[in-house]
Amino acid sequence: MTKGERTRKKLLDIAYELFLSKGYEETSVEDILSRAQIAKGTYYYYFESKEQMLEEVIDMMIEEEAQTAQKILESGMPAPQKIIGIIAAFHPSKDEQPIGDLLNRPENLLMHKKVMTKLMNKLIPMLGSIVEDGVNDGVFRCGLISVRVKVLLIVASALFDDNNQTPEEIEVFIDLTEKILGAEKGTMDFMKTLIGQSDTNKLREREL
Amino acid sequence: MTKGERTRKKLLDIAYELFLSKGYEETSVEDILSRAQIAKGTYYYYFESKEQMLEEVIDMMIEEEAQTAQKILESGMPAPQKIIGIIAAFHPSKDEQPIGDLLNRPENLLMHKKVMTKLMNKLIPMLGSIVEDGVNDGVFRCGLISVRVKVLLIVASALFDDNNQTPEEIEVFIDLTEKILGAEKGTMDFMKTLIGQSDTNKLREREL
DNA sequence: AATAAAAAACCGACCGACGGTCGAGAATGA
DNA sequence: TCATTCTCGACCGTCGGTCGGTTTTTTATT
Repeated sequence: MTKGERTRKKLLDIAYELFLSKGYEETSVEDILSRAQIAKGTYYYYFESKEQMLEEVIDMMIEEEAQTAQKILESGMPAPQKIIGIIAAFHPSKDEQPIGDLLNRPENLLMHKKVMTKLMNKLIPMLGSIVEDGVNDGVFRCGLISVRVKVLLIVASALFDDNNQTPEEIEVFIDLTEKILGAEKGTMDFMKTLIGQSDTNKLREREL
Repeated sequence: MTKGERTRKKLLDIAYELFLSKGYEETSVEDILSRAQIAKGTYYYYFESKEQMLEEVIDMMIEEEAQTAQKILESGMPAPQKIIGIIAAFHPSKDEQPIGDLLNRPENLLMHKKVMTKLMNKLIPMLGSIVEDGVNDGVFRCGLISVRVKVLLIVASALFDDNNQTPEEIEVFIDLTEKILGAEKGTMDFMKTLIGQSDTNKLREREL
């Protein structure tokens, strides 16, 4: 690892932490510089712009969720459980402090959107293959899978990423999931006991 | 109308036009000032901040859509047609130049979100009462109406507000709408012929 | 190993744009 | 006349980004 690579990494790590704790807009380039004890020119030697740096930081953020999803994908769970597991992973959380709150603060719109878009692009194919398996197994019955999966993720993110789900929302989401995938009524009922808990990590541990 | 009220209105009108044509972030306060031939101090005499002004401009933007929706609400159409009509109104368009494109430009995230939130808050109760009527008429069969309506709008906005719907997306949306509202299969098929046309105004005219 | 040249890494003063402030003056109406 | 309403524009702090130049490291050459 060359000197430059180390410096670059250091800047990314600092930005990662600051973006998570203060948000993207509220973190100035100066903030990053002063923590890194580095001059502005150096920063712009490594990054085109603050926004380009954000892209890289988001890739770091998403990696964790993508790995969780990948493990679920490779696990031996039934398709419905896999789907819910991945949807739970769709809400990025950092340690015990969920970044969901941060992401939903109005000043973090850009970051929020970029995270969601990138995460969706990673998760859609995974969910797609799970649903395909489910169709082959007879658990689901539907076509146009990628669109359906996209709809599921859209609704999940809109309903759940404020961490403030009402029981009604959960019930409708269960109903929606079953119907849009063509599953038997009740197939997804187990979701009730899993969603809406304060610590999503508990969910993951239990399922993996 | 006092002098002050006129000045204020003038500023709002100019901002309205600029926000629509250039977007919110790309419109500087200076831009508004120079068009209005007014000094900065005057601007801030009438508005707390640029963002507060945006709120008022968005209210102006939404009024048109809300009126369209209101007319649909009061029309004698069957519930399914009303619903689709309102969902079409959910995508704000200005004359022939749809602002959907503008709203979706990444730099207009804030404006986009504010428009969507405000519009949803107006449309959800309207759609809710329509669905209620539909339930009473036996066209729909479902509970938890407000959540379901919210889900519909979320999906509609995510799928359609880029004005780039694929036939697959439309088909899934129809399926979703029927199922989430508990309608007979085929109830919403007429949507196919209506959505995805370049000019949404045509749709409105035909339906009203 | 010594040296020269080239490449990589680093520096910080400076820039322009932006949203917003403020004290003072002009217009208006009682 | 006095007070309220309205208008003005110079000024401010912050921010992302630039640029010319210096230091450090690597590479090539003798």
